[in-house]
Order: sequence, then C-alpha cells, then structure tokens
Amino acid sequence: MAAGILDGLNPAQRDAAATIEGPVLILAGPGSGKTRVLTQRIAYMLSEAQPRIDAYNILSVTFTNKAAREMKERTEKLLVKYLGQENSAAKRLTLGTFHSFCVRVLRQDANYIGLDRNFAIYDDDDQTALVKSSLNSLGLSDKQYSPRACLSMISSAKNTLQEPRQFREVAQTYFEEIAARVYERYQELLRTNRALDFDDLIGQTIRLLRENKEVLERYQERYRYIMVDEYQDTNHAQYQLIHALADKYQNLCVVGDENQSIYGWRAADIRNILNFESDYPQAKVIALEQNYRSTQTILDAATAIIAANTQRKDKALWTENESGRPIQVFEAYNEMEEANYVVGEIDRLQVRGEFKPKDVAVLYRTNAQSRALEEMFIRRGIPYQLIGGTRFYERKEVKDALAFLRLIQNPYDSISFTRIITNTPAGKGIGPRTLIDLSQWANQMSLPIYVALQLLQSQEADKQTRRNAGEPEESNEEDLLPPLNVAPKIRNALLDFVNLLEAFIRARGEMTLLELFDYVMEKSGYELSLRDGSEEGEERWHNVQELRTVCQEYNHMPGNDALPAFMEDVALVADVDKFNPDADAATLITLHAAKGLEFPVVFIVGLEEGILPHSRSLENENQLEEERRLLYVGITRAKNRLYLVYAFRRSLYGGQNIPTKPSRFLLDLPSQLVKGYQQAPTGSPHGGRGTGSRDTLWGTDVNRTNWGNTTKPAPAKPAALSKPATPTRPAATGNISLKFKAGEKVLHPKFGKGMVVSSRISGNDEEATVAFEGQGIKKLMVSLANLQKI
DNA sequence: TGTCCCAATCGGCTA
DNA sequence: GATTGGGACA
Repeated sequence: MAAGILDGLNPAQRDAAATIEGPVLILAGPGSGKTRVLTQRIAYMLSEAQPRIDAYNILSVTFTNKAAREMKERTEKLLVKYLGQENSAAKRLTLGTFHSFCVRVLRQDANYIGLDRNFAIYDDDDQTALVKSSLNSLGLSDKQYSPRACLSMISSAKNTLQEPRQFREVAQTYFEEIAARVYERYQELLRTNRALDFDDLIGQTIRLLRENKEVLERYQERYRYIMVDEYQDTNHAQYQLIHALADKYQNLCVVGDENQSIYGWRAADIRNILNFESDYPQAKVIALEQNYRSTQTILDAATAIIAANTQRKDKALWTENESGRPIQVFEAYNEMEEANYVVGEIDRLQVRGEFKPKDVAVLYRTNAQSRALEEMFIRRGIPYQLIGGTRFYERKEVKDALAFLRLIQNPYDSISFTRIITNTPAGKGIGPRTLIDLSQWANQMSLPIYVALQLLQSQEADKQTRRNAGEPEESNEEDLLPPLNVAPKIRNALLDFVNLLEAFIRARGEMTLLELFDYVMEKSGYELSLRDGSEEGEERWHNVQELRTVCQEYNHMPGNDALPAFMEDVALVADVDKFNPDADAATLITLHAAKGLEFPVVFIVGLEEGILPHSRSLENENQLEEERRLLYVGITRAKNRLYLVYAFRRSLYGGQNIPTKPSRFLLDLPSQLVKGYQQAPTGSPHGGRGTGSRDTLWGTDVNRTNWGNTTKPAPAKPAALSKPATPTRPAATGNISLKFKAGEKVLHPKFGKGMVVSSRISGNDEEATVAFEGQGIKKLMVSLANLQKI
C-alpha cells in the first residue's frame, strides 16, 4: 500500500481500518483512537480499498448527533486531504444516530406500514401525558397507577420488541397486567395522534423491514457496509435492526467497549457486544489496547477499578505516556466545601499557569449535584458551562412554542393541541371541562378532534349561509349528528381556535419557516402573554427567540420541507450536543454525558455510597457493575490530572445534612497511585485544620483521607466554611443491625398503622419502606420517624 | 374559566 | 429547595 490514509496508525488500528469485508468486532478501550480509526476506515473505503466503495453504500450509526457530526467533519477533512477539494463523497454518506436514521427511513417509507409520513415524534413528557390519558380512558386513576412506571414497562416491552398482545401474555403481576392494557390503549392513541415515540422510531422501522421484503432488500442493497459505534449501548431492538440490515452482505463492523456500557437502564444490552463472536463465528476481533490519552497513573487507577467486574472481556490497556501526578483524593466537609475545593483548585491551576478553566471538567452522578458547584463558580468568578440540567427543549415556553409548529405539521397531535389550549392565549376561554366535552363529542362520531373542530367550523358556516338566505337556522342534516352541548361563548372560543389553526396551516405553504414562526408567535398572542413586563417573562421570551434562531438555519429550504426537517432535528437533540470545547470555561457535566469526551483535568465529585454507586443500584449486582463502569468512564476522561472528591456530610432534597460513607469503589484504588493515601491512619491527620488560612485549608497537602479503614472510628472533623461544628462520624457503620423487617406491623404518629415492606441500611441509618393503611407507601428514616412495632 | 396557594413529591442517567 | 398538581376561591 502506498503512503496514504492509514499512515500513522498503529498495527491494530491499521488492521481495524483496513478490514472492510465481513463481520468485524473492534474492542476499543478508552483513549485508544477509536474515532480516528472509524473515520480513517471510511476514508480508506472511499479512496484506497480494492474494490473502491461508493459512499452511498455506507451506513454509519452512532448514539449522539455530536458523535455523528464529528465523524462527518473529520471524514470530510481526510477526504479533502487525500482526494482533493472537489470531492463530495462525504456528502453521500449516511451518517447519523439510530433515531435519525430511522426517522429518515420512516419519512420515506412509512406508507408501507400504514403510517402518516408527517408523524409527530413524542418525547418523554409527551409520552407521560399520553400514558395518563390512556389510563384515564380505561377508567383507571393516574394516581393509583404511576404513569411513569407504566411508561417504563411499555418502553422496555418495546425495546425487546414485544407488542401489546405478547406483553399481556407474559405479564406476571397485577401491575404488569394493568400496564399491558395501558400499552394497548397507548398505541391506539399514538396512532390516532399520528405520532411515534422514541422507541417506536426503532420498533416501527423494524416492523417495516420485517413485513416488507422488498423494502428490506432495498435497504440491504443500499447499505452494504455498516458500522455501529458504541455497540455496547445497543438494545435488543437496535440489535435486531442492525442485524436485519447486515444480514445479506454481512459487512458489519461494530465498535465498542463493554467496560463503557452505562445505559443498561435504557435497555442497552451488554450481551450484544459480549456475544458478537457467537453471532458471527467468522468475525474478526481486533482489540485496540494502546491508550494515547491518559497518564500511566490514571490508566492504572481505571484498570484497578474495573478489574472487580465480572461481565467483561479480557483486554489490557497500556500506554507510553509518562506516569504523571498521583491521583488526588479529597474529603470535603459537605457539598459546599466540596464545591469550594473544586473551584479553588481550578483557580489555583489557573493562577499557576498550569491549566485554564477550559481544560477542566467536573463530573457528577446526578444533575442535582451541579447546583452547589454552580453557585461556587459564580461566587468565585470562574467561567463554567453547564451541560444538561433543565434542557433547553424541555423548557415550558420552548415546548409551547414548538407545540404550535408541531400542530401545524400534524394537526392530529392531541398532545400539542392540549398543550396550546391550556398554556397559551390561543386557547383562551377553553378549559379542561370543554376539552373533555369536545373529545367526547369527537369520540361519539369516531372522529379525531381536529376533524371534529373542522366539522364545527363547517356547521357554523352553513348556519351563516342559511341565515343570510333567510332560511331557518336548524337543518335536518345536523340532527343526524350528536350535538356539542356547550355555551355559545365557548363554541365561539373553539371556532376562533380552529380558524387560527387553519390560518397557520395555510401560512405554512406561503412563507419561510422563520416568517411562519414570527407569524405564529404574534397572531396567537403568545409573545404578548410571555412578555408581561416581568424579568422572568423576558427571560422566557429570550428562550423562545433562541428557538427562532434555530429556525433560521432552515430558511434555505422550501417552506414545506423546512418544517419537518426542523421538527426532526429538534426532537432528537441531546445535551452533549451543546458542549463547546472551545469555550473558555470549565465544564460541569454528568458522568453519563461525559462519555466520549476528554479533558486534561478531571474532578469526579460525590464519591459516596448512595451517590456513586447510586442508592437505587445497591441491591442488584448487575447494576453495581454498571455503576463501577460509570466511574471507569469518568476516570478515563482524564488526560493529566485526576481528582476524586467526596463529602463527609451531604444534604439531600434541601433537607438536613446526612452523614455519608465514602464510595466502596475508592477502596479499590491502589494506595501508591493516590496522594496522601494512608492505609491505616494513625493520630490526627487534620492538624490545625479549621483555624488556618484558606491557603492551608485548600492546599494539596490537606488531604485527609480516612477511608480504607472502616473499623476504626474516624477522628472528629472541624467545621468548614460557615457550618456549625458537628460531632464525630458515628462509630463504625459496617453492620448496624436492622430494627425492622418485612412483614412487621408498625405504628407511625402521622401515618397510622402500616406494614413494613422492606428495610435496609442507608448511610448510617435504617430506611424502612412501609405501606400505611390508606396512606400508601412511604420511605422513612428509622432514627427520625418514631416508628413503633405493634 | 382562571388564578393563587399549599402540599406532595421529587432528584438517576437520556435518544 | 424547586416544581407540579389539586383544591379553593374569584
């Protein structure tokens, strides 16, 4: 091979990039140059491979838009470099997320399975709302049966490709039977609304391919070369989809790392990657084991953490990088001191000229942890960017504004309809009572609400004509239809609404997306109602304006194409998509969202039992392994410096400070990698603390780890910041015996009589789950709750 | 119908 | 500590 695209790759990488035909499994450890291999592989296929491959025949699937965009850009660059400016091959590639790929297929071929191409895409909120109406229309209370719990069952059924009927057959518990009924109704409602939820995007695409051989063959012929990134995160449905497409040519290249599988809760199935070799016995397996990212020390720490997991393939990461600084472990007093330590360190690194804020990421398990950090960043004037939290597209005003556009595209979308009626002035005069009347009326006639409204409109027009012609107002025709019994005022409000909607739909064909947006915001009165003069109102309007800016990007498209393209993109954006590596600011991000990113300096905070590992994962060994992988992902984001931080006390739900216990994962860190590590602390390691200056407080040598020895009571710890001093950490917490056990009857001063469902140790306390007569299930901390056995 | 206030619940990660 | 949903009231 002549000097070319694969130069500069190591032998394993080169092998991975140059193996084009047949099934390939690339096991890519963190920092092993995975993206580089993937992009060079595509470039190689297009420019050097024999036979040369047409970009049109390549499908590359990732999980985030960001990853897709990055691959596209990098591939383009390579192609320009090797094939010259003129080359347009990259534009012919199909490169996207699972969801965007499926949306494209369905917009093209939805008619084969009887779906409207203009389908709306329902996000989490929409889904929950629809589950609620499913419950209600079955005469079930959404308080008795949690819509979210139903939804999660429906979702997992969909992710394992179970139709409502099949799900009903395997339903075991009473609640599962309820969920099965809800699932069935939910699907009916989706259909009436001409909408698909996220899971359907995959599921319906599979249905399309399974039920239509010629469609399947068309896609198989087109996509002869398929690549899947982050294969460890695929769920069963995605697995089936990929395997159906690859079935004919078997040129399937999957890339992944089972140690970075952190989406089990989203039904990702780690077995997909673990079993690839048995799925394709002739598969070529290539391990990328050289790490180019991290120091030896950081890599050793990551290896030590992950070694305890059982669900993994053997591979050994190594690096030629220097050993680097030891890992800094720090115990803070509480979440505020934790934040202060982190921000103080970032400041110090900056002052010393070692790193800039943009080099730093602070990673945490839960979004709620970001608040204390944010406050401290603001207080100390260090720039930061927060990824996640309340997402832009989940803001109420943004969703409201979007609901207008969604309804214009698909007027059958009852969720958007209801949203506009209840939240915006366009629905003034129409309340919940009327909505029920209206939908019942529509139901009697078996018409969608939109059509029922149109009927109302034409009845009104008829009346008008007859009035003008001097005829009696009532006609025989109308008597055949059930009447809508509402006050004339309300009838007019409904007519105003449908007239407005029709005007919007007409406008769509006559203006650009941007003009349409402005038109809708003004005509609906939504702009005026938001900008009520309050600061908050302006802030909201500002967010709507930000959405307007997004519309602008679609202005080059013909009016009728722009809207669906816009809706599709909007429905599928993720938080990380916003991450800006060039901003001169530290990054605050969850461990999940940080996957795929890297930073010179990484802080992982909240390394406590109940947070990482998360309390909801403590009972299940598989979930614990996933928590461990999550930490592994976090550690391996770091290039040069790694800080692991935990707090001695933490307040949850804005409640009191609860003492915490350092994460069990810390115990797996080899002591020689950690700064200030003490296997068995002797004497007081905290000399002078609390009385000294800030410098000694936040210096690197005030590392007071006392984990590693849990049998010995930890020494008292003076208060930091303004918090009052607290007593010593309660003596060894290893084995508090449980006071309550399942089945026991108890009495609570407020909730009355109940029965213990379960009880477990949580922090230094016992948490009992109790079902109270008529009060439902409550979780109580035994030390606080004054529970008595009866 | 709309609005305000209180309580219950939440805060686990997300295409 | 913030959001949301229901009930009371205008």
